[in-house]
Amino acid sequence: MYDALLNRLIRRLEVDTAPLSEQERDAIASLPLTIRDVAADQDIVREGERPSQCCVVIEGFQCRYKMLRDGERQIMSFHVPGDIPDLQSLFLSTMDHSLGTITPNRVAFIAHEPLRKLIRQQPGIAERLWRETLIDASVFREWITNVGSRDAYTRIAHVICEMYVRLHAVGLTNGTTFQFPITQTELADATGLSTVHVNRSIQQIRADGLIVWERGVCTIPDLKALQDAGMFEPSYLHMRGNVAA
Amino acid sequence: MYDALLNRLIRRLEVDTAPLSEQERDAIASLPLTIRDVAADQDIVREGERPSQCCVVIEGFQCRYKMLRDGERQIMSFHVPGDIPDLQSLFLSTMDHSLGTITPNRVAFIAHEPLRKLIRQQPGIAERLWRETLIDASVFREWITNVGSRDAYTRIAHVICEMYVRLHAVGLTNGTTFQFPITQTELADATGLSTVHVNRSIQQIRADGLIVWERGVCTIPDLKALQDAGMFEPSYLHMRGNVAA
DNA sequence: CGATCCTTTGAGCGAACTCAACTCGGGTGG
DNA sequence: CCACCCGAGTTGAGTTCGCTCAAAGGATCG
Repeated sequence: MYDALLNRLIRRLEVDTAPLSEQERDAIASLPLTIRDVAADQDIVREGERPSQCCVVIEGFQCRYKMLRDGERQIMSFHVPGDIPDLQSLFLSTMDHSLGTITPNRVAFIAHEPLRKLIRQQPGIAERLWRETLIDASVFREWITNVGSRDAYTRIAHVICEMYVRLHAVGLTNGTTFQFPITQTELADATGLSTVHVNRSIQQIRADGLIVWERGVCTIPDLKALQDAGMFEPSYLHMRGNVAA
Repeated sequence: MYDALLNRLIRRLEVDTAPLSEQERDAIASLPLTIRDVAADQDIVREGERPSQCCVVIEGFQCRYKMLRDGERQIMSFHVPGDIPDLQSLFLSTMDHSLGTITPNRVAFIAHEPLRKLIRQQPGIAERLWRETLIDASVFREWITNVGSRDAYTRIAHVICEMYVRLHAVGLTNGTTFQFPITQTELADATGLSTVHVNRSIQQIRADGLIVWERGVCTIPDLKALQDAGMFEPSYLHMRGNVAA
């Protein structure tokens, strides 16, 4: 199995818990994978489908979303390398939302069959994967709070903080600078705001010196200040010991 | 083990999957339980705590919520009999939110220790419990959509539809009438609206003949109409075959 | 039969929305 | 290689949905 991916997966599954045993690592390493490149703005899996595989992000950004009757799109999460965004399909056979790429992606597919076998044989891995889905759920809860209780400015600052911390955790930051190839329209769909209002709010955040964000690259001059502005507390990410200072 | 509770739990774990084996049922039945009555408006477990047990709702309503710095409360889900609202604490040691009662409750506590042992011995049960937490996550996603993309009227109608369907699934409806002991303030905290606006929206929904809701009892004269008004599609509840018509 | 919580109503205000147009940068095809 | 085109970002102006503040009715419960 693809080495960098394997290491990233193992590192991820060990966050805030005991290290995996040799046997467990081997079991993961021997999972059959299909690596594939996917262009930007493509669906990996769509609402209503019954996928027979899970997807691990190797490179690129993805998002989960639902399309509403009125044509509106609600993005419910962004996904970055190391994430397994449709792990829930292992036990919820029909997708209740879609998963799509934002940028060009490299992804690894793992078929449900061998994965089910793996978790039966290695309950320790099952529990860590379960834990991953529980962290997903925790992030969803935080997003409910975000769209339900915070104003536009705070809401956007919060999402940026989250993305920074998650990217940092997988080594995709350089100081407080990181690739952030999300359009303002996507950010609007994620925060439940109009693009116009997102634009004006971002300008305000920029004017306050909290971010520099141009052409898909974002820098946070003062992380503490941005976290305050976004009412951001990383505990909901359950990355203890692995959170950016 | 408390018979009614046991049957409810078993029925719940069998929704949309194969029946449990005799052995699995016995394993569940032999779990040590502590039954307790809890008054209304009490916390079962608080953000920041590290619980050593899970809670099964036997009677009453609960909600998960977060308190924000500014004193605002965001409710992220309601819970009804049969739910295990803090199951995630089995693998996420620190609570990222609080769980409290809305009405007086009867609850059963199951200590983490025997539960962990059970799921190691009975992977089939582990997977069904995992599935429960995945459905939770699905509901959270729907709530992100609800607060992010729908106007007040639709949002409230949607929550009422969800509660109806979930209560129906556990046999707590009588036709389309059900106990719905949520205050408008709680509904406001759940939908990210002000109580005043919730009140006016409810009056509108009432005036449109979609609900009759007085003194904690709600009737839905025309379920289809309310579902349309709330843009409600029950698929996200993953109750196939068990959904109210 | 108060006390208290919940619901309801009125009035003014403001955050976020819609619609519309303009700019800018990068890609592409003639 | 340049002109065009298209998507993303930006700006302006007017509108609206939902908010705040305040106070008055109901219901429920010691």
